Amino acid sequence: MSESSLSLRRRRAGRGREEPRSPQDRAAGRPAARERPENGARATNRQGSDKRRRLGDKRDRILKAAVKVFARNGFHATRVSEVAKAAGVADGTIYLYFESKEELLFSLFEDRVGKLLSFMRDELPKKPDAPARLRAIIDMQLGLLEGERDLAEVITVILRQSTRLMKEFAAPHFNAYLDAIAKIIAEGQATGAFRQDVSPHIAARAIFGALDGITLTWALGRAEQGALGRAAGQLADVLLRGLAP
Amino acid sequence: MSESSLSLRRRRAGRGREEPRSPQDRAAGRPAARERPENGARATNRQGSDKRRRLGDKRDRILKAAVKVFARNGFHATRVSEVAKAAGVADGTIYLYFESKEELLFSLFEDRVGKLLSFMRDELPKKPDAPARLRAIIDMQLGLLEGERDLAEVITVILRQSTRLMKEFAAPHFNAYLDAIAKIIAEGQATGAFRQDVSPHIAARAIFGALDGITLTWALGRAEQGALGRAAGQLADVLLRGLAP
DNA sequence: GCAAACTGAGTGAGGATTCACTCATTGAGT
DNA sequence: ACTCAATGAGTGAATCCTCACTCAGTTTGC
Repeated sequence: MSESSLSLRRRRAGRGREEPRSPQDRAAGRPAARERPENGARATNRQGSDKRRRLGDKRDRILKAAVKVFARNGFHATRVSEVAKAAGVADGTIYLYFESKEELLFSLFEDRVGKLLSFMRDELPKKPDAPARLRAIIDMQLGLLEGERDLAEVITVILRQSTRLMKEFAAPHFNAYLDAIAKIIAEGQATGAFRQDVSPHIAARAIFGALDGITLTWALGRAEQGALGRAAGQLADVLLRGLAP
Repeated sequence: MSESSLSLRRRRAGRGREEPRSPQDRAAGRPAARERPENGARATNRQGSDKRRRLGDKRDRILKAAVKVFARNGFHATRVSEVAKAAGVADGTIYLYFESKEELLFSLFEDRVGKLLSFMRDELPKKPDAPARLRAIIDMQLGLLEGERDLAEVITVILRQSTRLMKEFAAPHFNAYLDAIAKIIAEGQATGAFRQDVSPHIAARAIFGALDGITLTWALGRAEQGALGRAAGQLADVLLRGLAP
């Protein structure tokens, strides 16, 4: 059924639309564009912002939906169409905001983990000494994930499902984080707060791993409220005592 | 070796093919049943056995190749044909020994982790008290992987790439392992060797996570010889001190 | 010469991505 | 104020490519 095959300018012959869709079904079907209560933060913006907001809004909805769906099904088992459905947009819309399914996971990670890291950069310097900082890191990492089970699952499990993401993108952040912890340990050793006979790097990896392991089992398990907070306290107690000179 | 109890028999693995297979089900006739090398009593290795050995050898060659390729590319990015090529066999041959790509990962896991678990079951009871047992677990887990970087990567990273494998198969072993650690902690608390104010479960998760984290960064990083052994000693020192009453 | 083991080109399911098309908005022209 | 062309976000069915898996045929072992 050729239809109007004069439009072969594209690489591939046009998708043949057999029937001229009913002109009306669309309007009724998806008024999606309009709506969204949205934060009143943008109060001062005038009408022009409507479109702008709507636009930014979609991206956010897609990200939120992606966290949920990825957490439930894993990265590979998740169909882009599922994310689209969960976000209330069309499949194609996702590609207006993200290059690919992988880049979606990528953005998710950057978006959320970026927040965690910058928060940490802001808060840590306020702590007086190495032990306090170490405790703060533990509290932060576990505290921020408490109540965000989906996100926790994405970070601990899903992230590792994309080898490329893991190796190309996450590794640097990951190492930066490890280095930050190692630096705290080294600092503590310099001031005599921590024992000298452990490698800061090894300790950092072990601490990170412990946090990750606790988060993982919490996320995969029943994820009781408060459990992470309790765990954080205990872990910090044991570690600080173990690291004491 | 493994294979003894492939409890989770999976039929349709990857691409679901609905087609009503022929009456003669594969399971029965599968030559795969053909035992593995069972090499050991290979004393009288004469010429005739050359082929024979090659034959039994295949399964093992495939497993070894799979560890390597999975570690390099990840589970999903690995093509079955790559594994076949690395093993020096045809694509189809893999299906004589394994039901599906997933079952290949599955077998890999069972094969290797089975060793760790049984070793543990044999060795742990020989240790006198809880602290010694805890140290033994740490030494074992890290010691087993030292020098087996690919395997380490498969266990720590790749395993999590198959959501199903993770949930259906690994979880039980995983929990059994955690419980074993938790039991040691509880034991130590009962005998007064460990402080009372930490939850054995949380401690177990943290310890496992620490081991996992060390292994992970070691595997993804430069994987220096001896590093894991050193790490094991330090981790044990810190933990035992931290857990002391 | 037969069966078991092996091979590898071919099959087809599946799913990410594309792109021709819709239509609410915008704003220029009258 | 009122067309009406232009715009481009949004849509989703169609496309096309990638593999996991199959099986007809070949080789090897006895």
